[in-house]
Amino acid sequence: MTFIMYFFFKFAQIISIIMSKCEQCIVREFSSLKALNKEELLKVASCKTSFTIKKGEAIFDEGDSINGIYCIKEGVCKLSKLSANGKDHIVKLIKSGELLGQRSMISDEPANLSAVALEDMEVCFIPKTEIMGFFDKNNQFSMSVMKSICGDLKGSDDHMVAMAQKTVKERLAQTLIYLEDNFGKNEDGSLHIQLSREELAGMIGTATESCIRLLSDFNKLGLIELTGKKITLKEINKLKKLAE
Amino acid sequence: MTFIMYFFFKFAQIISIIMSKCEQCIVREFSSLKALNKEELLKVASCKTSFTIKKGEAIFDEGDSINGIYCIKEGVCKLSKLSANGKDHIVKLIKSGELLGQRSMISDEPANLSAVALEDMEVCFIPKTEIMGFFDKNNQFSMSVMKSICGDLKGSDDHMVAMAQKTVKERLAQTLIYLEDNFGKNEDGSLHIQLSREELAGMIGTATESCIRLLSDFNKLGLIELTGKKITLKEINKLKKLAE
DNA sequence: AAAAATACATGATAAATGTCATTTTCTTAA
DNA sequence: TTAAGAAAATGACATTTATCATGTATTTTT
Repeated sequence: MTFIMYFFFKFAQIISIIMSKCEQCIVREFSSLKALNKEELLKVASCKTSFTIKKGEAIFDEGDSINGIYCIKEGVCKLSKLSANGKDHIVKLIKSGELLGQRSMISDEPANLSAVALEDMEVCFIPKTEIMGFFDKNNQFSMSVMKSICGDLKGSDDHMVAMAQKTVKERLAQTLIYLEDNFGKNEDGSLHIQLSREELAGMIGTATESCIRLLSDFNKLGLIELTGKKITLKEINKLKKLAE
Repeated sequence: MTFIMYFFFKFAQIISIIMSKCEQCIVREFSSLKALNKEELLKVASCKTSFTIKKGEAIFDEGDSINGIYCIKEGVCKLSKLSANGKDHIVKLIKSGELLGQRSMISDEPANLSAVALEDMEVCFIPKTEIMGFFDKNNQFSMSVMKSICGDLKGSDDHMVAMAQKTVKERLAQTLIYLEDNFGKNEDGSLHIQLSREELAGMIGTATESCIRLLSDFNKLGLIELTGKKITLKEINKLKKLAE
């Protein structure tokens, strides 16, 4: 009996995701999709596919051909690239409201980065043909996408300079602040985003052990507090100074 | 008398640059401007301004407001960003045929990077209003600009991972190969682009002394040859292996 | 051409970071 | 619930890289 109930519930859930209307999706307001009019949104709703991604699963991998863009409805994922030395470097984190895959779609190239869920996610996929149509007809949309990519480019250039010129300690401090600013904290004050030490190391571009050691130093200095996997920023101003 | 001749010559030169027609400019074929039709090119020609930049001079500085895009007709410049520690990090080199300032113009933000000539240059400036008009009417042009920025973004992400994950030695080897591949060599086989050791260090993100030391090592290993300021790559395959 | 300034080079040393080994703690699956 | 596995933490040490000092070569200015 509970078995049947379970399937009924699951089925209803899936249907509700598939049927969800883009015009009513709050998340749309946060991306270039806000430039689409009602009619266009109806078109999107009718051709999009929606799905859930579990923590740890990939939305796409480096090298995959992506024939459209993903709109993140819920959850956070990492965009990473495997480097020659076998380490996974996290280039960026993406949260709900943001789009994924524009670069690859526009360049008509395989994905340059992998996208892997850091939490359970809800994601919609909009096929390329649809988007290309909007590029043709809706100039505001094109401009918005362009601006968003330009923002990514600026972010990437800045990030690159930070990687090249800052010490590991500075980068760690900077990253911790970035995580709190952009992904918030839990009720207990700890960072909402849960990254493993290895992932955090992959974000600041250092060895896992170095990352752990520095976290430990920050902890001893009272800048942060470590409780199991959880990290709580205690002295934000001092961290900011450390990050320069 | 030679005085008068000089001014006459200089004047003729300036006029020739100002009057030059974009439709006949070979360089246009290498950028998004190739997507413009004859009529549009005539419009560009009539509103553009042309000028020369001497080696070491800036086209624009980090923080400047740029109200248009620059088309590089001749010469190479560096795009760099001042980091917190006071070092100038070279993000990218730009050569003739490429455009400059799109990011800033599209985002409607001050320049994120400084552009400084590495050689004497000839540059044309096309005002924003004109470009925005093309965005509205010529979809191929918009797409081309978008693709070019997407290419920059990919390059920047890749560069960032290299900065974060590779050693200084690997980065130096990689950069030397990049310089030869993209900017060619002189008749004597030495790299055409002349960077000071400080600039090269700023490109790979290291201290000038470290850069000099590694060049010296490469020299002793026979991978390169140093003749005064000139650098000649001798063992490209070994360098490629070093770069991983 | 000489003097001054700048760029290049190198040694000595310190500091930062990576690697390997080991222990401890936490998580997961049987 | 326990055993096995994974993640985190720490120590010892090697390697890389930065910094400071100083000398040499090269360019620029006078």
